[in-house]
Amino acid sequence: MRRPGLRERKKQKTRLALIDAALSLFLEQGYEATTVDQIAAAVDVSPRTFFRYFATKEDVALSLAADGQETMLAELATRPADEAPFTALSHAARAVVTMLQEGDLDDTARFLRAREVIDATPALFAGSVRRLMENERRLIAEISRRQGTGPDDLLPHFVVALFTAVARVGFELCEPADLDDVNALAARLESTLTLAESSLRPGWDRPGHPV
Amino acid sequence: MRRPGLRERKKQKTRLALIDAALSLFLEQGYEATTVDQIAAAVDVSPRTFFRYFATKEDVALSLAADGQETMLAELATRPADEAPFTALSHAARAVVTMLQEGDLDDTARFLRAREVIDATPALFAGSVRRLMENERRLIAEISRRQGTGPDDLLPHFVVALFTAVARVGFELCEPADLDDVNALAARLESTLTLAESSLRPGWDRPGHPV
DNA sequence: GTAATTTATGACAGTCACTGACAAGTGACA
DNA sequence: TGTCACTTGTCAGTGACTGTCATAAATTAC
Repeated sequence: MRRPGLRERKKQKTRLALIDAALSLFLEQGYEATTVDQIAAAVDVSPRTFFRYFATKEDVALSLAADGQETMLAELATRPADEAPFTALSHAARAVVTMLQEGDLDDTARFLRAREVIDATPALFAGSVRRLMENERRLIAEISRRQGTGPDDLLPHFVVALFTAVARVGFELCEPADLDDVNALAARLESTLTLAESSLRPGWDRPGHPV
Repeated sequence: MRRPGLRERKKQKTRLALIDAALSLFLEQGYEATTVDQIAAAVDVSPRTFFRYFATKEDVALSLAADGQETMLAELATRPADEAPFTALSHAARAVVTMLQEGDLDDTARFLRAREVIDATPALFAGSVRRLMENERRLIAEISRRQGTGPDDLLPHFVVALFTAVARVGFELCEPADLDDVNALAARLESTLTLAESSLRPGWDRPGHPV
C-alpha cells in the first residue's frame, strides 16, 4: 500500500496542482473573474480534463472541505453506540481538526487557504453550505440508526440541525486572524461547543426527555 | 395607492405568470430538464425578459420564499427591544405563517407549490438554504443591535444559527402531506419551537448567562 | 389632445460552465 | 513486448446568463 502506482500518483499530483492553481487565481482576481480555461492553462491541462477531476468549478475549492466531512462521518461511525448523539457529533467534529493538526504541513496550508477563499466568496460560501446540508442527511441517518428512531422522528433532525449550526459557528464564521492557525480554529470550535453545552438542558438530545 | 398604475400591474402579472409557468414545468418535467426558453415561451415573452424579472433560473422558484424572509425581517424589527432574542425570532417566524393564512388564496397555493418543487429538487433546496444563510447575516446584525453586543460577539451568531436550524426543521423538512395545508405547516412550526424551548436552558440567549 | 420622456420589451451577438463522443497517448501487467 | 485499461486532448454542442441597441408602450408635461 506504500506505493499506489505511478498512474495514481500522477492523478493526485494533477488534482492538487489544479486546486493550488485555482486557489491562487481565485485569490488574485476573484472567483467569478477566473475561468476554468485559465485554471486548466495554469496546470497545462485541457479544460475538459479539469472537469474530469472536478464536477463543477466550485468543486475545486470545496473538495478539501468535502474530504473533512468524510472524515467526520467516518469518525462518527466509530463512536460508541451508547454515547449521547450531540457528544458523538462533537467528537466527530474534533476529529477533523485533529486530522489537520497531525497531517502534512502542505495539506493543512492548502486547507486553510481554501477556507480563506470560500469565506471571501459568497458563491463559494453558498456552495459550502449546500454541501453541509447534503451531509446533514447522512448525519441524520446515522444518528437515527444509533438511536433506533423511525425515519420521521423529529429528534434526529433537530439534533443534527442544531449541531450543524454549532459547527458552522465554530468552523466557518472565523475572524480572518483565526484562519492562519489550526490551533486557533480548534480553540474556536471548543469555545462554541462549550457555549452550546451550557445552553442546552442535560439529556436534551435523548428521546423522551421533554416530558 | 389603490392603483399602482397600469405599467406596474402588468409587471406584477408577468412576474406571477412566469412563476406559475415555471412551477408547472418544473413539476411536469423536472427542474433541470426545463429550459428558460420554455418558461419564457409559455408566457409568450422573450428569454431576455425572463432575466429582467429573475436574476437566475432558480430565482423564479425561490422568490416567494425570499418574500417570506423579508416579512420575517420586517416583523423582527417591530418586536419590543426587551424581548429575548429567540422569542423575538420565533414571533417573526410565526408572522410568515400568519401572512400566508391571511393572504390571498392563490398566493398561498402558489407559495405551497413552490415549496413542493423546492423540496423535490436538490438544486433548489440548496439554493433555498443558501438564501437562508445569506439572510442570517441580517438577522445577526439585528439581534446584535438589539442586544448592544459587539460585532465579534459569539452569542448573536450562536442564537441566530440555532434559530435558523429550528426554522429549517419546522419549515422545510415537511412531510408531503403537510404541504397541502397552511395550518399543518403552522402546527409543525409550533411543535418544533416547543421542542427547542424544552431543550434549551432558560435565559440561554441572554448575555452573561453561562457563568 | 399631442408631444416629450421614461420604461418595458425583443432581437441579436457573445461569454462561459459543462457534456458527449471519439481518437490518441501512457501506465499496468502478462 | 504486446495487449489491455485508463487517462487525456480535441471538437462540437447545449444552456444559462449578459451587454447593447432599436422599438413599442405607458407616463408625464404642455
